[in-house]
Amino acid sequence: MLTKGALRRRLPPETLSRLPAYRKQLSVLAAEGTEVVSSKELARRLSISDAQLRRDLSYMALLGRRGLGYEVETLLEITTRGLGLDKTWALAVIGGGSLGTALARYPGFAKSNMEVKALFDVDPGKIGKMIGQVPVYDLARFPEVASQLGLEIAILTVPEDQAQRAADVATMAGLKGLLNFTSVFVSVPPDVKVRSVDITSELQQLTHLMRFEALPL
Amino acid sequence: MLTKGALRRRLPPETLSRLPAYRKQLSVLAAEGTEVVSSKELARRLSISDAQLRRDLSYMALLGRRGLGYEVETLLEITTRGLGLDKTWALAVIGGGSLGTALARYPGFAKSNMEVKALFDVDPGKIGKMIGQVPVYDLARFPEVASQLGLEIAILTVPEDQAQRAADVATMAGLKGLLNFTSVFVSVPPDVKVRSVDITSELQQLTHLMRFEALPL
DNA sequence: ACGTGTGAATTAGTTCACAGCT
DNA sequence: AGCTGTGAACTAATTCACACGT
Repeated sequence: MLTKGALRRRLPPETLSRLPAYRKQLSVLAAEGTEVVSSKELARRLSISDAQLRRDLSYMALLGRRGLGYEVETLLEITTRGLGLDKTWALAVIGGGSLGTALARYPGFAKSNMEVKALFDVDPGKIGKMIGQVPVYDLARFPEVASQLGLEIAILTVPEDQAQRAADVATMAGLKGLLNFTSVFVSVPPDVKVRSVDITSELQQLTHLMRFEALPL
Repeated sequence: MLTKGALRRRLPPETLSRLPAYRKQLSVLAAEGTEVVSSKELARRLSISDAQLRRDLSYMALLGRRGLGYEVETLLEITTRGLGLDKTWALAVIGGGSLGTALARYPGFAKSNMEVKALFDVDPGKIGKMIGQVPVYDLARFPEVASQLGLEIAILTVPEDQAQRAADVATMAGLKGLLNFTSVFVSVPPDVKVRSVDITSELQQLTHLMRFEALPL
């Protein structure tokens, strides 16, 4: 029985993609005052199978008690640590268009222990202003500001033809994580992790499903 | 040899998730004036293997010519139709917060043959105004406006506790597709398709990778 | 009896490697 | 020779089903 140790292996990608939902549901259970939950009940709330949930949890450690279930508090801690959320992460938004502005104001980051500390743009009309609580800096000052504020993750919301340049600026300044909202592929050194959110791609997949989901197989 | 027929089967989900990138790269090739491309060259530009690309394309039809390659124009047509983009889709944004506002102004939709026709909110201070080219309506008028404007897809950018209600309003009005930007699971009738974009979840997966990617396996 | 943790079986996705067409 | 399309092999993910601890 391992319990509560740090992760010893990385999680399979499909498991990782479900982990944020697990953590979220566990917060709900904790807020409701539930102390113990079975894989069956938690899986029901997540609309997945109990077997899948147990398999996913087993990648992290031996966490439950046979015959009883899982302790909500323990599971919440483990998933929080598994997602790296046991510290606050300092975010930068690069690109002060409407999407970048919206993200600078986005209230959802707090729950994930994330904080937007700075926004960068090249437009002199924006530099020096505040967007909500977030100061806007000249992109040319990225390296300096990044080290001052301890920036760790950059969110890219620049026009497509600026995406690679913005990624380069961020990685050159030592940031190791990018969340890319542009629909271009950015290349980065191997120790830098990128995840992409491509709104257009999601909508195109949706229109495929709307038109063809009735087909066989 | 089938060529150019409509899709006869739905695409495997993993293949579908890559299709928007294929189409995008094909547009680039077409714009460059390239008439024929090999799986090897197209795969290189997409950073995937040529075997995977050929396998994916084979789900759509027999599209290439042995010894030569694929005709760019044909492939572009097939992927466009495969994604359902051979018509313009009418979008509604529900929720006039900063994210909804940003999406109403988002210029990227045009390339995908999508157009935001209306934004809905419950705030009387916003109703009746314009956001860019997009008129803001009272959410109570959704059914009426939806049939007037022929709305087909709703983008949900409401607060979490309003997400299910917004989804209900959209599906009751006959819309068959939802793009959910909230981090709550919305349930819909089986003929309605939902895709979710969960910014928080993506960031959490990123922080996991940043912290644990160095581990074994 | 309850419910986890996990081998075994199954299903899905990817890569290999080559027959066959140009 | 060049390159597609696809069986066969392989790898990953999911589900089944049950031994075992509480």
